[in-house]
Amino acid sequence: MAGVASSFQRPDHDHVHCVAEALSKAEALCRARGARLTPIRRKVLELLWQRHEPFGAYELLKALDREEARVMPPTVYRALEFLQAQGLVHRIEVRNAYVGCAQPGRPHAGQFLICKECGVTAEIQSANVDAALLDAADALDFKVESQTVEITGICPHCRDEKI
Amino acid sequence: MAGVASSFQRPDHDHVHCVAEALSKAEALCRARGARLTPIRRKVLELLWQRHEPFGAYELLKALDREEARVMPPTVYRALEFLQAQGLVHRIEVRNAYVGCAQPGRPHAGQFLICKECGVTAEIQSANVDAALLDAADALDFKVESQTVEITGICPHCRDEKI
DNA sequence: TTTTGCAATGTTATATTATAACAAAAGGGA
DNA sequence: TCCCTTTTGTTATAATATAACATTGCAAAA
Repeated sequence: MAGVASSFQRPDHDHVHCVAEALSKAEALCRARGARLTPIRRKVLELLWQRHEPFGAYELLKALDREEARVMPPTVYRALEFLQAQGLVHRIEVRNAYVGCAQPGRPHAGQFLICKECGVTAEIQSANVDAALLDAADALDFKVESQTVEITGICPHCRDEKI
Repeated sequence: MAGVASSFQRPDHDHVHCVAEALSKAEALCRARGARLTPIRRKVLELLWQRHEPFGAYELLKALDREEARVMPPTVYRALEFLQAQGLVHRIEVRNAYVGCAQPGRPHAGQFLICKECGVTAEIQSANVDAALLDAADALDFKVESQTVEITGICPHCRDEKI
């Protein structure tokens, strides 16, 4: 085992801190890159961080509507596109939904553990998984460009609850 | 490296044989299980096998229209649902599309190498990838139920062409 | 300071993917 | 044959995503 960088937070963790830290990291990164974290983009990122469960695009849309002027789909999709390009957000393919990136800064394809009970999604980065994938691809002479690794199951908290 | 069970076929491989074998395996499996491989289901499976690139549901719909009476979306989605339940077809999440399963018979979540140039998709089953994923999940006390592993990149044939 | 150009957002419309709900038909065993 | 269950047909609509073009606004060049 190597390189697990995020984990399932306890339900009572300091979530305000999560959000604040994610936003300040994002601001720093964008500033450093000359990328513009505009109000809409910032708001979308903030919403995504308000829970550890992926948000669908239209769910974000509704949430934005409640807070701001009426927002149309392209606005949300553009914000998501920007945030993904900056490595601040990942798309969860099996859910058609989006989560804040737990380790922004360096480009990476996330690996995700998704709880089918509560929806909470943990981003991991296992060097072993990476290595195994590269090996397998290599064996077929396949040149890897990006990976989608999404594991569905039961998170520790939901399992505890079921006992 | 262990357990790679499919690979990128040469463009000139005996494709008729691919299709015939997949269909006869499917028939045998369904017969053994008392599952009904009806004409529509069989046709969908056959279409999927007619190439090694995933088919979108509406693409299947068009293909069916050309051959049979007019077919509606639920018909295709039901056939796909059945075929997936029987382990004869996999869904490729990053494409919203479907491919025939290279190793039907035992239940498994496929691992896929998807060529971004030609779309050809190879199903693999790397024991190392499985083990690494289980390890990583275990470390977070996460109980795995299913996996989605989709690697995008360049297949050997497309890479050769580019030289 | 004004201009200009590009990046971001607004707006309308529509494409693409997927499912709900109910009706009809077809197959298979009592 | 009858009945029950599975499968398919049909209509409508939900959910996700993007195209295309107009407008705004920021920021650097002139």
